[in-house]
Formats: sequence, structure tokens, C-alpha cells
Amino acid sequence: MLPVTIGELAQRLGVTTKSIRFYESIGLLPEPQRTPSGYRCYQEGDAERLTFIKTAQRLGLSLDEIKEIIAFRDRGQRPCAYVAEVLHRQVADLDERIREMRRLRDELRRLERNAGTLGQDNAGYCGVIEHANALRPGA
Amino acid sequence: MLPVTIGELAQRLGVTTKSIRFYESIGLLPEPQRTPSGYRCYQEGDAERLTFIKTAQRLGLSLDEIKEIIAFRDRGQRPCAYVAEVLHRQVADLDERIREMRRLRDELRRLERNAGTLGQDNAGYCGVIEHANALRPGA
DNA sequence: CTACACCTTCCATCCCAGGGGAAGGTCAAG
DNA sequence: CTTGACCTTCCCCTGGGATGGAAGGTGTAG
Repeated sequence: MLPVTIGELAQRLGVTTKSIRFYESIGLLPEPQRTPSGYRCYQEGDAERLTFIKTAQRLGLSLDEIKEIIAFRDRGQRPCAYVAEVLHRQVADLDERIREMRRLRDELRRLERNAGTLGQDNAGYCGVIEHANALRPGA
Repeated sequence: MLPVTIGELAQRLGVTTKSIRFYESIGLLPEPQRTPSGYRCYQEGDAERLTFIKTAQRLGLSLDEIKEIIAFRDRGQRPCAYVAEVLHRQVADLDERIREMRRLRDELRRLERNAGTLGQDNAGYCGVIEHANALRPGA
């Protein structure tokens, strides 16, 4: 794969040129080579790195976390333990929310089944959410 | 429950006074009564409304969505259909992410089991995340 | 009376992850 | 040579959700 311009790279990976320059500006992408006229000129490794960034981001990591991971790697360390920790945390958070959302969804289905019975006489804001108060862990 | 100051309300519900004033400023909380000296003076209903807001927020609704829900209610309509829609969307989004996270977590466990075999010779950034590239739906 | 904590408004700032758009340079086609 | 699509830097804006701090008023304990 020959060197590509920022626009080609962006299009290939489905991101904007703005994002790429932004990632570079915060040190997430290294400064690329330039053509004599000053155009950014990306190699294959840059595409991989960007793909890595987008994947990690999609998995819920912040750009700062991703930067740390890349820094680990640049120091020749294995980032996997760190990634594992971050992801474990992500998974735990998500699991917690999911449990709540599932409870709520079940509640929701129940409410939908007898939707007609909840009318103007429902003095609260929303039975669905008020019910969630009761489900609140520790409330 | 007698009228309380903003500080007491905040402490009771575990939010900051700043947040309460902010919610009021964006129309999420009504303007409360004031003492002759101008102190905000909250009634029981305000605590409920704030609790409602925090609960809805915790469940993933944005302040705008919450505002809409409250507006529905203030117009005497049942917000539940709307809430149901919003929550269904939330649940769907979350389910999608959860599916990915679960795939990743399983992957993670597998990687942890043979962690020793991934060393400095791992030329990439992080096998965990690189593996996730392959799991990417449609990649 | 004096501390001191708490309240008021208002304006500024933060974080995150970029987006908008101006002013100007470059490259390939026709 | 011109046109149009790309590229460059630069600076400001967005939005969601607050947070900080200054300047000044209030309320209560000692």
C-alpha cells in the first residue's frame, strides 16, 4: 500500500480528516511524513494505528485510555493487562446498567400489557421511571 | 417535610447545589418559592422531581429527554409511551454494545488463560483489541 | 459584635470529541 | 491558464453537564 493523503486514509477508514488531525494534535497519532509541499503522507502502519484507535473507541475506551495503551506499547510493555483492567471495569459498569435496564425493560413490558389502566390518574411523572426508583440498588 | 434550603435538598439527594440551580436554569426544575430574603425554599414535590430526574438520568436519559417527559406530564399526557420508546431505543443500543462487550469479554478470558504466551514478541498494540477488530460486525 | 457557614447572582471555565469555516497553497484535468 | 478538488494552518464553536469563583447578602452561635 503506497503512501496516502489524509483524505484517502480518512475515506478508507470511515473517519473525517478533522478527526485524524485532531488525534495527531493530542498525540494519539504520530506526526506523519510530509510530501515536499507539506501534505500529510500516511504509511500502512498509520492505518493500522488508526484502526486500532477506532476499535478501542468503539469498545468504550476514551481517547486518553487509548493513549495510555499506545504509550505502554511504545515503551515496549504489554498493554494487555491494562486493557484487561479497563475492559473489566467497562464490562462491570455495563453489566450493572444492563441489569437495571433489563429489570426496567421487564417492567416496561408489564406496563405495556396493561397500558390502558394507567391514565390521567397517574399523578406521578412516569410509572416506568418511578418504578425504577424502587429498583435502585440501595434505595 | 418542611421546606428546605437548596443545601439541605442537595445533601439529602446527593447532588450539588450547583446542579440544582443548573436544572432550574434549563427549566428542568421549576422556580422554587423563596424566603423573604431570597433563599430558595423547596417543598416535598421538588425532592420527588429531582429524584425523578436523577433516576431517569441514571437510566441513560439525557436532560433533554427528561425535560420532554416532564413536559408531557405537565400537559397532562401520559409520558409512558414516549418513555417506553426512549427506553426501548436505549435498551437496543445497550444490547448491541453489550453483545460486543460480551464477545470481547469472552475473548479476554481466553487471552487471560494463556497470557504468558503473549509477550514482547507481540508486535501489535494489544492483542485483545486487535482481536476485537476481527469480531467487528461486518469486518 | 463578630465569626462563620450558607445563600444569592453572574460570568467564566472545564471536559470530551470533534465540527465550521476562513485564508491560502497544491495538484491534476481540460 | 483556469477550474475544482484537495490540502495546509488557525481559531472559534458546539453540546451536554456541569463546576469554579467573585462579590455581596443572610442567619445563627457565642
